[in-house]
Amino acid sequence: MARRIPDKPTLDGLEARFGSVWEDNGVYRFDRTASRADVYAIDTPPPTVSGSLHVGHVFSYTHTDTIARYQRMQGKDVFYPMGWDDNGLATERRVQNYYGVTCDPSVPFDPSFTPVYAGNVPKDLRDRTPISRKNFVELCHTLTTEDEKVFEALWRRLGLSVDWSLIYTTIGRDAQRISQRAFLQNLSAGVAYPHEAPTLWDVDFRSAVAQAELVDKEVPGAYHAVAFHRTDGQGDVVIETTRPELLAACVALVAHPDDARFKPLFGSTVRTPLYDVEVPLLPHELADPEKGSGVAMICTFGDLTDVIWWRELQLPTRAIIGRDGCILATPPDAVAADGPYGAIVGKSSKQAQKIVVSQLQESGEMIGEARAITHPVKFYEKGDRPLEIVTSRQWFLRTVADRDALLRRATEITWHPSFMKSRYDDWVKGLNGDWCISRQRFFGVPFPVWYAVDAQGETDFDTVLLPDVDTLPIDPQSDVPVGYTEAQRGQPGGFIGDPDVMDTWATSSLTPQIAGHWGSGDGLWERMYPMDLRPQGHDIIRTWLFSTVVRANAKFGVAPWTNAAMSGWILDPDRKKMSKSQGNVVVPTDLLDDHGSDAVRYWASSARPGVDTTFDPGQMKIGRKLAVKLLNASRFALGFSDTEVDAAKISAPIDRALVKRLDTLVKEATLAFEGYDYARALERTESFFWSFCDDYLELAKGRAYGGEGYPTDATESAQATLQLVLDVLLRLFAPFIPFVTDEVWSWWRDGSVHSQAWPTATELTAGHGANDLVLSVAAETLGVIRKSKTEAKVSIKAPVEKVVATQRGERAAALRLSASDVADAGVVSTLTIVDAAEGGSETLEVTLDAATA
RNA sequence: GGGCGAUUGGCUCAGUUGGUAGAGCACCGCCUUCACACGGCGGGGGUCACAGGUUCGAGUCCUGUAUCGCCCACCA
Repeated sequence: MARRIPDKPTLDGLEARFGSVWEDNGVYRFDRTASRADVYAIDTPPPTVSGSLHVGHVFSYTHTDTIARYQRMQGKDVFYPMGWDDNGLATERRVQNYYGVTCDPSVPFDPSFTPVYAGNVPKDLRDRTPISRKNFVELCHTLTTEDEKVFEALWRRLGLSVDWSLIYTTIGRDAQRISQRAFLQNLSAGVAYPHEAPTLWDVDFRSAVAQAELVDKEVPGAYHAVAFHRTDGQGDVVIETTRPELLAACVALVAHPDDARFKPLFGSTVRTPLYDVEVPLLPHELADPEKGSGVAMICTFGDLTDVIWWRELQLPTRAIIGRDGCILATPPDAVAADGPYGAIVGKSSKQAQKIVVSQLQESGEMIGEARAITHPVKFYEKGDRPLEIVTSRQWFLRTVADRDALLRRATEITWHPSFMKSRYDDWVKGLNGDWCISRQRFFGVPFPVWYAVDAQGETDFDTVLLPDVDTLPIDPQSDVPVGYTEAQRGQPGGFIGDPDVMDTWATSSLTPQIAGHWGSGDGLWERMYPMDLRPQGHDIIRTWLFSTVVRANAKFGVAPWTNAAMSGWILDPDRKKMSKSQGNVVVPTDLLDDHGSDAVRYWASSARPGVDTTFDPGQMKIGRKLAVKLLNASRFALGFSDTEVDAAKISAPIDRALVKRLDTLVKEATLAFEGYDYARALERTESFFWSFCDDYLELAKGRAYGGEGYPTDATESAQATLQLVLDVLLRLFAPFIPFVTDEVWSWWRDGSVHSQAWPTATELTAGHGANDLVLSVAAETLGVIRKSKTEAKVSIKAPVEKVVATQRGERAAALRLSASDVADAGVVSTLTIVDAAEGGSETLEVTLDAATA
């Protein structure tokens, strides 16, 4: 094709232009007819649309995109979808704040409801308007749809090579159907089961939470020394507790089996202070003789250790905390309703603690004052108050019993970087309960389950009514089980729907199934599963990665992917993780405005896989510089001839030496990419490119122009080399800086650079057997000449009268092969090359022209 | 308490089987150069956290220590 090389190449407008060119030409379209062997499938992390995209997203998604582009150029049909995680609590909270509403399932649906506010809710608006569940869910859909448009625009601008026709959402019908289908299969396989058990519970959200969602927070507390009375009348046993308000829930005391102080007392009983309930003193290895007084009280339930003790020592249950976090109106059987308990009924834990402490002080059963401490307490990661443990009926997925298989799955995955595997292993080895997947929330995937209601109007949880798979997704709150009518809902002899929704990870753990249309019969699934790559942050190994492996193991008995690549975090210059709460967030669109997409991608691509990286605008400036340099160098390399020059014409020794180096570069970059080390591939390519510009271009310039004294074949050799090298370099750079490379490609080639084949050795045979020294000696010699001029404070173009190069054997020979290029580039009148004596020193004497020196 | 990383010039980082320390930024000097002033050329600057060990030779391998970060456990 005829070349169209701009006089003043520019980066301006490339993002918008190529964004639509790529879309219109379907450059990144997935070919659904490809066989599995030809497919490279990526399990893209669906970003949470209730938040905003930040620099960390730009960073890690760029990493994945470089891999996708490399694989595509290697001839793979790349399955690269995008998903939006719009399911779950995060969205509910955003909707509440954005519209100033709250979901109240008792409010009837209002078909004409329109929200008063939209993102402009007054700060002092305390009372959120209660609306029906259906209205609330509609608002969730409305807002996420808007948010998703913004996200897609940013990704397109960043140049992610995703196939946008493969979009999915985690609240969409497909995701619901697949979540429910997977659940029903897990249920029939015995992997999913309902269980009434002590469960971690957030009292504000009034929902169960999973082990993976826990965070520790340091909070102030206090040790209270409390006296229990021995039933043998031999005095008291003093325990120390941070939660005296749970005294009424006490079911035993416990000490270490080897603790001499308490050994004689094991098996005896004591009476609780205030409530006078008889409880045993028992041995258990988890009790720590060093802690407090060495003896602890077991309550149902103060913490997870209590649950272990309760289970292993087979203790009774005396629950006193309700789902709202307040003390239950009815005390446990052993505790008198009309005693001290009455004073704490309906109080929060905090309020109850104050009351109990003053009661204990009054009764004289508290020893001394409370001793203030700070200690770590478990919170739901999104919660504001400490978790309680309450007994409730929840759905679980089996994990603990599958521990060995889950560990084996991890060995089937190649981890990048490899040490990240130990985080997964540690987590799996430390599992202490099955995965609780039910949540008492609204905007999520409902459990596709109804229960029969017996003749007395009581729910019969043992009679589970399930839908037909073909009818999924269903909502048990509005859909009716087969054989019943809506009128029977909640009626004696009728049915009732399971009120819970699934944990967001119960859906996210199925991203391969959702993206791959599992169970749809459209043939996609068989072409992409198990997938090739899961890219994600290392902070969600215990959640997303783990849960995805659980689902794959349960249903398919395989690892869901062959590779897992962990990206690091972005740190601000003070080495803190960048986050909204730190107030140090940089808005990605500003970044792209300021530096351009290629420059930002360059910064991201420069970071080693899995390494936390400092946010560094300076690195983006370098990326910008690289892109501009590529434009100008390309303009130069393509400017000599309007026609394609045959690579077979590459004959000059220095040209062949350059091609040989390029061959080495291609091998290194390919090897690096095969090991998922995009950063190394970029670094090597970039390093080659700069020396190509600084040395080779200068050396070959005169010859390429076809100046006097150059034979035609020498000039053609230079022109052919420039074109070949540019052709290969554009392809090597394409995964990193897709806009500028495609711009240059469009000047002289048809199609997109992103549809081209990754370079191989077979294109670079001109370099075979070339003498590397020719290029390196020439560059060194030119360097010495330049230095002489710099020291003489003259222009780089100043003429040189003569250069006498005394070099040893091979180097002298190499220099002779590039003498005219060196003389031309250095503006040297006479270049004399002398063979140094055996063992003699090598010198370079530069004599500047008398007129300039 | 257990595990995993990191520690290299002022800053941000490379350094793949052990072979005389590298880049960019910043700094200094020079050059309006016919691809590029969003430029080019050149220069100064590091006892590779510390202490031992293996080796002819260690930034690189081994042991230990310190500091920083992350994950997990503990939570009376």
